[in-house]
Amino acid sequence: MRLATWNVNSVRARLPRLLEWLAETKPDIACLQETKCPADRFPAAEVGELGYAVAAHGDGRWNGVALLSSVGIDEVSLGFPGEPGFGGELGEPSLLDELGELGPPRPEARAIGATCGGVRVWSLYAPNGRTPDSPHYLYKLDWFMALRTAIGDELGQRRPLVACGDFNVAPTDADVWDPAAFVGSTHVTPAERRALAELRALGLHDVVPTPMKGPHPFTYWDYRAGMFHQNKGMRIDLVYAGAAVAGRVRSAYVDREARKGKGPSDHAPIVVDLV
DNA sequence: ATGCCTTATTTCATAAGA
Repeated sequence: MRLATWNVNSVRARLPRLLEWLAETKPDIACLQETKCPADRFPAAEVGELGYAVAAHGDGRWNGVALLSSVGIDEVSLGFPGEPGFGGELGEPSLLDELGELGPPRPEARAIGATCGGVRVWSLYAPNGRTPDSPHYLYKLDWFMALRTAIGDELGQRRPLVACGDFNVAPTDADVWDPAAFVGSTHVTPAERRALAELRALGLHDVVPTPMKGPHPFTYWDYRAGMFHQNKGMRIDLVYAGAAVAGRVRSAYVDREARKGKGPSDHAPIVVDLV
């Protein structure tokens, strides 16, 4: 079984590239992030022609996650139990607060789970955090804490599970092109790395993909200043597999070919082959 | 070579990304 994860940076803008890539790579399950469209605008018919069932979760202009599967897609969860939203007591007043309709902030579309081919699969898009002194950073850490609880509950049910996506954290200094360039930035702080470590402590294994070029399995390169062409990237897209799935991993690679050419996403897909 | 930012939207400007 072939599993993939890809931050597509708008599924509608990326549709030609996505369809081409699906037809060529033929993953059985694909986790997509940053679809940037509501579920009812997801190009389900186009993807469906390639044999995929779709589960999509979107909330408009930003965020958005989806799962494509040719091996079944059941028990779909839009978000996870206890998932926080941005706003309220953690940060700036939410829009609803400004309207005088106080209440807990609504979660953003950052997580979708489903059972596909006997595996509980999550497509995740962690909050960016912006800067370490931003309320968005506290929200990011809070989101990871809630994710740990939700994933822990599912692992406790002894389900084969894999959590894939854009975690917006580089696990180690080797996972950024120049650690000195990230001093004072999000994505590399001890607290963010601790959040990943706490996920791994649940029994999740970091399935590190093979880079197709160079020593680092980067998955993201900024669009600006020729960063991709200088291989100045980051490894922030991750595949965290429970023991049952990790034991089935035959190989994994970063498909940097998908980052080339006309109209690419700024992220490359990770492709994992399971026995 | 792979090529110097891109996306959606309240669009001729802005916010966000990381």
